[in-house]
Amino acid sequence: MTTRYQEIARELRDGIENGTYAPGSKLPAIPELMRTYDVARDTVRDAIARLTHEGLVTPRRGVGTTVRDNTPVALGYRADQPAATWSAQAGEGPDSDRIESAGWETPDRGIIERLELPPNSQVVRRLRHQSKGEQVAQLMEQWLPDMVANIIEEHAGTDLADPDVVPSTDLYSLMRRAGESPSTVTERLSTRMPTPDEVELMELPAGVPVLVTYRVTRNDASIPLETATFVGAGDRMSQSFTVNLQ
Amino acid sequence: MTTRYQEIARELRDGIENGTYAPGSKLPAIPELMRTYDVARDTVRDAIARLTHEGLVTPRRGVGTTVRDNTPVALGYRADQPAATWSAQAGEGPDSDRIESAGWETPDRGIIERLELPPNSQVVRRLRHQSKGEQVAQLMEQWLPDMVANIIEEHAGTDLADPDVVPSTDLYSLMRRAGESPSTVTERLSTRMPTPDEVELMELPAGVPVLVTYRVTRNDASIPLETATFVGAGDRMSQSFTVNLQ
DNA sequence: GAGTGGTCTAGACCACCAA
DNA sequence: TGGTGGTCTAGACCACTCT
Repeated sequence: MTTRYQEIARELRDGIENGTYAPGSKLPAIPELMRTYDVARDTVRDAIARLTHEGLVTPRRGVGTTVRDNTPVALGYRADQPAATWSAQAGEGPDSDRIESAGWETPDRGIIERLELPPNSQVVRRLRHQSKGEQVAQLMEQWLPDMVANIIEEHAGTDLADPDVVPSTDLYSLMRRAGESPSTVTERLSTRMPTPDEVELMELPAGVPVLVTYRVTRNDASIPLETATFVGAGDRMSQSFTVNLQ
Repeated sequence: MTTRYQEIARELRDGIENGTYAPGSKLPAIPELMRTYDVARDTVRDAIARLTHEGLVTPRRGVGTTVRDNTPVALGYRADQPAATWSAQAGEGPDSDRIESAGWETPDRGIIERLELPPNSQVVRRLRHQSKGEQVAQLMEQWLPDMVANIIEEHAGTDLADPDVVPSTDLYSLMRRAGESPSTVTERLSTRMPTPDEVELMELPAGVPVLVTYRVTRNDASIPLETATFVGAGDRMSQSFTVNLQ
């Protein structure tokens, strides 16, 4: 059952996402939305409250409801000494890791930039759901340049674009066997409120944010071999890093 | 101006925090709260909506409003190879780092555990506000065992318990000069909705979660030298880690 | 002053759950 | 079946911002 205010929220959200309401611009005023949708004031306010808690808009008295710009400013962690070690945590992984889909795609600009590929390149995209217990705790979306996917198929015989193929070993080992050894991994962690899709997939209660991780794996020549986006449920996820100082 | 529903939300929140409403138990039903506070139904619902978006309670039709248990399950990152490098990001630090307070304290159990100290130990606690531009982007709370603070004062002449003392160099250099070299740093990152205090301090818009980092620094013998908690505004923060694989 | 969103009311009907 | 929260109305008054 989809209710009136949810419908209004959805239409406004679509308008924000497709650019009808650009960041910095304003939504129509409450009285206007009341006329447009022929509903009472509180119904409109419920819709706007929903968008507000999703982090999309900021209503201000006497001004209007402004569409937010959600580009976070980086504020990196400062290490005193760079040389360090990163250790895997034992017994903390997901207890189920399901490949939801896999195949060839022409990715959007963001992925092209992360992989430093020319426009319209083909890549392998893999979508995974990692669960802890009954619930999905983390969504993983992964992209590999065609060159990398192809040499892995040639040298290791694993077709990563086939969702039914379960790799015999982890991706980094496959890369090494194919002669493209991963050398550095960069991860950037941030947080935000979940999208309605993520709420549904991970069964997120209201008011639970997600932990978002962007990863880029590179070889010796600093050429990207893989990139991935992790979206983890904030109420059942944390990530840890251990660093050895010299 | 504090409104009626904010007042009700505050009283209920206090009840949750002081244990009157334990995790798993239920808040009084809406009709009862209407009688208790002599307000209309929607006023009570506004109060509950607020707690909901703060991640404290989960209302369910036909059941009641349940107090949530907010202990996240760990799901650590799995590295394929442990040995790695962690590089500082250039030009990404805060442009202002103010020591808000500093002094000796008897910390709560959580800090005692993180520092592996006997109960009732004295520690130096330092509170910092790190800003990016006009706004506070991250709160940092730091604790040092008395042993560590004392030897730093002896060997480096820096009294870390004095809020007006600006250290001549970074903490890890001071530790090395005092003969207690930091050897490993472990960080655990998670996310949640901000508390009302954090909303005020960092001027957080509604619907913005915070990125929480727990850090423990240890020496060669794996004895904790320092621990810190970072709370970063989710709309203006991210943290990055770079790892060199062997 | 005109327009914006914020709070609150009194009442209604609905969807869901447990006994 | 009775109690729970979820949605919605029509109207009122208030606080705030802009011009």
